[in-house]
Formats: sequence, C-alpha cells, structure tokens
Amino acid sequence: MVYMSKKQRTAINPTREENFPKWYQSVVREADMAEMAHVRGCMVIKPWGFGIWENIQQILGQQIKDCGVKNAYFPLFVPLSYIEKEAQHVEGFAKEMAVVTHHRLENTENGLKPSGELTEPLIVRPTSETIIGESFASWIQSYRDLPLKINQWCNIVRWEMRPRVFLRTSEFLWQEGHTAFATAKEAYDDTIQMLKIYKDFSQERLAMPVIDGVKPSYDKFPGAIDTYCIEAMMQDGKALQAGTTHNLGTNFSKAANIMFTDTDGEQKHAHTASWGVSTRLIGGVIMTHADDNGLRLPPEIAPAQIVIIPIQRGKDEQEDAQVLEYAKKLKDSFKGLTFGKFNTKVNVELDDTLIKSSTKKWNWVKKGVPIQIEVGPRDIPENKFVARLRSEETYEKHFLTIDQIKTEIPKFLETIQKTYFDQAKERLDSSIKEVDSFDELKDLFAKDYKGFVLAPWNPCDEEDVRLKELKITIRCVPFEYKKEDKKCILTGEDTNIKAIFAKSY
RNA sequence: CGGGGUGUGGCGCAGUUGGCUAGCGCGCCUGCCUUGGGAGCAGGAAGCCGGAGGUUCGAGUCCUCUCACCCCGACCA
Repeated sequence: MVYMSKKQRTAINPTREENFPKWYQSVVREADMAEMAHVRGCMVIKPWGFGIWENIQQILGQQIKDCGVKNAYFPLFVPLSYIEKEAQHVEGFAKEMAVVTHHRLENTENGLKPSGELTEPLIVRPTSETIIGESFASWIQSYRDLPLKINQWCNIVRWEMRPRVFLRTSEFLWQEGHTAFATAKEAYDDTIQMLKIYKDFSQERLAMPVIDGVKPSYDKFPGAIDTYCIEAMMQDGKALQAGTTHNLGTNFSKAANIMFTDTDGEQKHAHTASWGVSTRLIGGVIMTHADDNGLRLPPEIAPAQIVIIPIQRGKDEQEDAQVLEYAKKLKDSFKGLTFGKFNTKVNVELDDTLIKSSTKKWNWVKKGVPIQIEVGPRDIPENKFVARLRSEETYEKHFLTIDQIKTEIPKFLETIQKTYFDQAKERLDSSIKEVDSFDELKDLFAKDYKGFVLAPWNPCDEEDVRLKELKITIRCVPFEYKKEDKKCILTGEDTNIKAIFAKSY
C-alpha cells in the first residue's frame, strides 16, 4: 500500500503516469466534454466539449474566410459511382464505408425490415472530394471561374475498427476545404498556405506546438500527389496528426472532369487541393494540456475563460442573496473585456447551481476553466474577489478589486495561454532525438522512449516492414531541419533528407 | 475481420468449490452540522447481476448461444 496524503490526491485516476489511455478517458468524462454514445463508434459531444468546437469553427472559420474561401454545403450521400471514379481513392476508403442500400422500412412479423432497395447504393461521405468534384465540374468552365475556393463544416463517417472519443470515432465533425486552380503552382501554394493557417491556429489558439511537413508518399491521401500535415506530440510522446492538406493535382479533376477553357483557348484540367481539421483537435488539446487534476483549457479556445463561484454559506438567506447579487455585478464588470493579441472576448460563467461551493470548485478545475473567481460575503464591502489560475499548480489566491479587472484579468489570461504553449513547446523540443542509424532508433524505442526521432531518410514508396514491426511510423519530412549529407537509416543510401519517426495515434 | 479480456445501482469495483434479504467506495436524496480548496454524522433512494435458452430443489456463480464494450493486431483525421 502506498501512503497517500490529501495533497497528493488527484482528481483524475488513474494518473497520466499510471495509465495514459484510461487517464484520457477519465479526463473527458470528468470534464463533462463527451461520452461514447450507445451507437457503435459514435460519440455524444456535450456542451463543454462542443463549446470548444464552436470556438474552433468561429475562429478558424473566419481565418479560412479571410483566405477568400466561401462556405457551402454538399450532400451527406455520395453515389457509389462517384467514388469509383478515382482508383486510389476507392482503394483507400473502401474498407471503412457506411453504405446505404435501402430507402424504406417494412413492418414484418419479425419486426422492421429494410425494403425498397436502391438501384445504386449510396455511400455516407468519408470525405467529399468526389461529390464536390461533380459540382466543380459544372461550375467551372473558364479560367475566369478560377480560382474556386469552397469550404464546408460537416460530419463524415469512416467505419473505424477501434473508436476513441475525439481521436477516432466512426462519425466525426470536421471542416473540409476544396479548391480548384488554373495552375499546378497555385494548387501547391494553396496547400502550403492552408497548412500554415492550421499551424498558426494550432499554436496560437490551441497552444499546441506542431511540426509541419510532408507525408511519405505511401501515407498520403488516397488520390493525392502530396499530403502535408501538422504533427503534435502528446504527453505520452506519441504523435497526433492534427491537420492535413492535400495537393490533388489533376487526379480528381480528371476523374470528375473538371475542365476549363484557358486564356489560350485550350481545354485544360483544373488543379485541385483539399484540406481539413476535425474534432480530433479537441483530443489533441486534452492530451497536450490536461494534467492529473483534469483538463486545462487554453483561454483562446475555452468556452468560458472565467467562472465565478459565489461562496454562499447557507446560514443567512439575506447574506447569500447579497453574495449572489454581488457575483452578478462582478460578472457584469467583465462586459466588453478582451484579452490577447487577437482581442478575444472574455466569456464569464456564473455558477449559481446549488452544488456545494467546495465541490463546485473542483468540478471547474476538472473542466479546465482558465480562471476561477470566488466571491464571498467578506469581499462585498471592499469590491474584492479572489482569482485562481488553472495554470498554477498551487491554485494560489490572487486578491483583486473590481476596478483591477480591466488591467489584471487580460494579463492573467495571456500568461495562462503562454504558459500552456511554453510547457508544451518545451516538452516537444526536448523530446526530439536525432539518430543516425536504425539500430539507435530501435534501441531507443526498445527502452520505452517517449518522443520523436529525427533521422536521415531517403524517401521511398513503400513502408519499411521493420518500422511496422516496431509500431513506428514516419510522421513527416519536416519543412525545417538542418540539412546534412548522411545515410538513410533504412536503406543506407545517401540522403540529405530527414524524417520524424514516432509512435502515433 | 483474427487473438485475448470484461460485462453486477450514475461511475469504479468485490462477490470463494452454486445456497438464504446481492455487497463496497465515490456520486445522488433528506436532516443536523459545516462552508474562502475535495468536511463530518445519521438516515434514505437506486440493480429482474448484458440478453436468450438450458442444467439444478436452488444460478451473479455451471453449460450453450448471442450482443456489447475494452486491450493486442490489420486500418485510420
């Protein structure tokens, strides 16, 4: 038996150290973010979790619009024949498709039975390249119709074998951008530009540092010329692909016949690209920032940056009423307050539920609200309140007065945001090891290494079986690293390219 | 889809070689007492033990089938 003092007691059990996957599930449950639905592989996203997604939609959505992209919406159902048009695309997605074959239920002796078989089965979109391509083909006729930039926020279905809340579910929410250009360069530039948007969003809003780069050819999106990605490192050292962009070249425009008449009068295929991020980002935020007391939300994407907890002692009704009154007044004092370089609005929640205040406070610790404010009878005469920052492990009290809100609260929020990023960045930077041989790589992971490895690699078209056996994947060839003439750790060939090797989600 | 495991109040679990009113911790409700970092005491509600069938005087426990979930592979944002 281990002696456990009250101080060591953690809100989340098991701890990260003890069992990372269970810790993760526990954080999701205790923070009241989501739960697995009774429908296989699907999740119910609860308000506190969905609030994060809404912020992602709102902030990233605006950034996407700022790139000249318009939002639209395309059908959930994709005719089978559309998918069939791009050979690699079919191969890549065939094994995880939900297929609709009937359009009616018939009441029989044995219960409801599907009837009215469709002449052509419909696929529930696993992604929308093909169906959007069909629209693009009819929308685009001349170079004057280009570039065409469309985005949709929607749900998609991939019949996953092993679901995990936020990280891998059969149905999930995402944003998929689809763009078409007259030239290959523009399509390429678009994939690079959008990757940059994702990277900045991830780092500046989610406080989640990422490595951007290009996927090995065998790991690219089915039907793409190249796939680019941002890779984040979770606290267990595993990589999480947090966003991707695909340069589709003319593969899909050939399949869907997206053609335009160019300035020279020639009929040409458009060059297309696609890019997306999903609710997986929320899983990334959890595994990047949460600790053994639960979630820690970066202020930039927290559904509420501040919760006010009235300390009502239940002894004196009048006193309790005054405290609540004061709490409301305090809440109003935050109106119009913003923080950070993006002037993000400060949202304040007043927790006036009947739950005991001490319990209440722990609930909000677990939910990861950046700042907890408590107000009690003693604060009223002096217009005071107590603020505690989720980023401080000691949950120290900061005594403030109402007129200090405008100056101090934004500072606190900026500090928390920065602290979370710095901690994650420090972890990432100190967990990238460089090696020059396969044996070193193997030894490292054999010793339960938690982190990334940067090593010389000569790009090839097939995954190395030795890596597969070690459950290690090449995450990407990063855009930035020191170029040196070395030997590929897998083939021994000369190369000046390096790749990130890691275990992954 | 292959290999392994688990299904018992909301959550986490215990339940001996079948045996009497099915337990424990947390949570929930009521009361007293407390309240500025997870309080205490007393009382209470809540489970046809995943489902179906079987063996038996008797099944949470044994057998058969089935479903679901978890872990390991294959696949993946």
